[in-house]
Amino acid sequence: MNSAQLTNPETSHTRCSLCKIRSYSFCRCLHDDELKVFQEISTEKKYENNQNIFLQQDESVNLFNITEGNVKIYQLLNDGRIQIIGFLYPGDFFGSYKNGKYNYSADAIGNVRACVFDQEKLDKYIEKNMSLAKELLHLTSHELTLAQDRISVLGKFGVTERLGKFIFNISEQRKRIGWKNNPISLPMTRQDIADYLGLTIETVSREFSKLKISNVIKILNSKQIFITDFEKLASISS
Amino acid sequence: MNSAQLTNPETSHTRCSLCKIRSYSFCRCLHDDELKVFQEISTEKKYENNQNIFLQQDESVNLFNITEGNVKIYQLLNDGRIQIIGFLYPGDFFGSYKNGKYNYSADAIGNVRACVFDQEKLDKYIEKNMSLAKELLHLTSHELTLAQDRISVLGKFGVTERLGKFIFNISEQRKRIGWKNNPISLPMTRQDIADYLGLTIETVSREFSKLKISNVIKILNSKQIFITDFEKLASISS
DNA sequence: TAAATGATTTGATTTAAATCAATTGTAATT
DNA sequence: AATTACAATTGATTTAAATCAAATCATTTA
Repeated sequence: MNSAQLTNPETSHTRCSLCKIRSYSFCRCLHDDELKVFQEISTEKKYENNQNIFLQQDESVNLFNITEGNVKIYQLLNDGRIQIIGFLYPGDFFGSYKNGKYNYSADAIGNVRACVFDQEKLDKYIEKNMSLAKELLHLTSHELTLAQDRISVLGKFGVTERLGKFIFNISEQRKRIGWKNNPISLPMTRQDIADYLGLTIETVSREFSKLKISNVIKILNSKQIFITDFEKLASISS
Repeated sequence: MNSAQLTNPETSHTRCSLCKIRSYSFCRCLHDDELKVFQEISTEKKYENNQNIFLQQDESVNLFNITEGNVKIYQLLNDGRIQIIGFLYPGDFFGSYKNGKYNYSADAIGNVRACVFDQEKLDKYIEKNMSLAKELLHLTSHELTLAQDRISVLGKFGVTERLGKFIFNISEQRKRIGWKNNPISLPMTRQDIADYLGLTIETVSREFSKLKISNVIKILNSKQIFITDFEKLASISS
């Protein structure tokens, strides 16, 4: 379950120019004439459901950009507790931009495709391309604000607010990448949601039921929910 | 309490070259011959205890680098709850590297001096200095890993682990900037510590007492603690 | 020095969420 | 279709931390 496949090299010379999520990715700052050189420094890899992409203790040699599917990044505490740091979607960039180890592990949720960059090669490319360097700075800076917002959620929010904000945020994220934002699919399991929100699976399940009973959402099936009352959802989410 | 004073302009032409914390700051990547131009794009300001530096809802026009003292950055939820995102120390950089609003408010803890940059000017300077751009990218990337670690603390740690790790981290931070790491001063109040760790002041106080009783620390006074057993402290901190 | 104010600690009680336990639902396999 | 395995829900009980309450300690002011 651990060897990723390379996609057909024949098609790869136009990979970047045909890429559907480029306008949501860090590489959107590149001009069309820069793409040919740029796409040489990455290869697209495929991962299947639950396949590990890297472990926290691995040497951080690669950086990734999701072109298809979902990824969870998580930290494993020494006694087996898991904290999911984030769920990542098409257009999201991950890995660590430093030497040494990664700061988290990453697994595919469902089928995933990602552009894989060698850190050193990307670093050399950036050296010659200030707009890409700036784009990465802004991107990382933005991710930092998201992480800081999550600190407030985990430090101060109650369970109802946590799940409310989680659903609300996913809906917003779907809009942002141009997908329909209602109903929304939840590709991750209830356990994943619990490990993301710092809760237990039972508590998450009970909160879903409460949202259903109070007519904020409809649960079409466990991975597909319809938001009936956006306003109420927003107010619940603090 | 809201107007910061400028320091004497006569002395400012050598400010950067005399700066004692430059080797711990993002500006360490600049060569001596670049400093003269660089220091033109910032001014040093002073703040006193509890003085606000900026509010979350302010337009984010400035970026800051602490040269002396401590700063807390925090988010205020609509119902008055506070989450302290971080305590910052000499050499630390803050503000938000984007247009729009800040992502948090910032207050001085005790007397503070900070270099204040205009975002646009700094941005223009970076444009011509790739090493500074890269330094900022690495810095922001590192801050992101710290924020991610804090997500795990707030999502999965119990109270004993939280306070243990807090004390341990401060001790490490003091070593890093070349100060004595034992005993350590805690410039913030118990309430601040509680708001940082996602706990109440009573719980924090009780945990301090427990650490004292189990001979891990000695409380010299409420803001000065001596670590008696580093090994135990490290093991408590997970 | 005494009074007053604010910060911190300690104790008693409550509560939100975890844990323990069982059931129901759903998808895969034979 | 029956069996198995896994995911999700619901209920009963426990518990860790919050809340409520009071006492102690430290610092400033009169």
